[in-house]
Amino acid sequence: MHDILFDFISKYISLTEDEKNVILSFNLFRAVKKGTILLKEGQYSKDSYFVLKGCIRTYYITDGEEKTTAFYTEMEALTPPCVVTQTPSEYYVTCIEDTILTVSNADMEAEVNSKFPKFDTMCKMLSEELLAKERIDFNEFKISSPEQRYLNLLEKRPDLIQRVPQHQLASFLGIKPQSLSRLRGRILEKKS
Amino acid sequence: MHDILFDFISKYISLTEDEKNVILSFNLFRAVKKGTILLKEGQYSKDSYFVLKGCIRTYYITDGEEKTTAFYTEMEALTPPCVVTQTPSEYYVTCIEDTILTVSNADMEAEVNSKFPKFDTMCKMLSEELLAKERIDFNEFKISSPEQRYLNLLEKRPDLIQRVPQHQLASFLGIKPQSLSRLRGRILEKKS
DNA sequence: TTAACTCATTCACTTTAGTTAAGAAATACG
DNA sequence: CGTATTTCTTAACTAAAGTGAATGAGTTAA
Repeated sequence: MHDILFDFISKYISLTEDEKNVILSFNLFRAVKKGTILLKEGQYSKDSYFVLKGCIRTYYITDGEEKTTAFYTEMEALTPPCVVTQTPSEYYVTCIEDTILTVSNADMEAEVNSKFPKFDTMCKMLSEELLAKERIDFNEFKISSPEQRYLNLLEKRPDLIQRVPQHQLASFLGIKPQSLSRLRGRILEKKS
Repeated sequence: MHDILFDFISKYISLTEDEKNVILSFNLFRAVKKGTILLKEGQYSKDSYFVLKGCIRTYYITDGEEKTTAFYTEMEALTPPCVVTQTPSEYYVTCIEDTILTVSNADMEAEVNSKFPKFDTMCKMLSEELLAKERIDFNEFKISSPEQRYLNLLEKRPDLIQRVPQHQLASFLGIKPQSLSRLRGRILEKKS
């Protein structure tokens, strides 16, 4: 399990055995059951997550209705905005599968960085990369119709369509579950 | 003009006069005429932009049609994804007003960082903050209708609605210019 | 095992966005 | 200055998404 984390880190910086041990000393790994809520609306939090196995999901509740906005799966990291802004969270984070993840926080990050400053450099590279990716995803979302978004997802993240319930997928695509059903029917008709 | 940049930087780290001079030695400031294209589709680039005054805009061209996805105004920074991924750019960057900005690149960043490593720390903080902001914006976009998006923009970025042409604003909101016109008419009717 | 829920699909209907076209207003340019 | 071009608005029509309700499948819990 540790290897997955260190393989990931090695994409950015190289670590000595000593440095790896510093990181392991924090006991970051957690096994979390499906359905567990990691963060609730209104809560303050300092925790960042990195998914080793499984899937976590972020959602808002407006007018009593869940609105799913994102999924994070293997090798993906989430630092909820409330951690950065130090304000109460506007959304929920939950596990939609039994999940293994690391939970870290700013204090731990500061301590690691004081021991080997290249850790900050890795964080910089990672968040620049994630920002670029997020902006591309946002742009593609804006310039696409719901149908194009679905087809795009089918191509780029076919796993998500398998492992995620339809109604969560729908709101992730910015539409209602009924519209997703209909849209899929439309696509099937076109093919035939 | 320099003060705007240093005021911005001071939100993250404090700089000595010597350090400021290192940054100034790079001659980063550019005055750019309205309509100038800073980056074209297909180009490789290493340049990041920070807007001191004016407004820059990113857009795709698909089926011969411009699709505007973002605006960056005073005190906002853009590192195009192609800079991070080192691939040809998928979109254009242009100035929609006479604009004053700084143009920096990874080489310059590395040199500054070798002289005072806290520069990396600032970049980390900045991109973490921008990532959190981008994700919130994306989430809000997903859970809102075009009309809600427009009303939201009216509240949060009223300046954009004034300074940006309607047809660019429309695609920024994920709809066609005709739909934006109609939608605005609808809102006016409701008020009366 | 049955009863209660949740989830996905379908349908009819309403609302809104896309499309095409036309004209008015604003802007750019010779 | 007037002409050309671009931009914005309006309108009629089409296509797609939202809404509310019904159904059936699958799951959970008593």
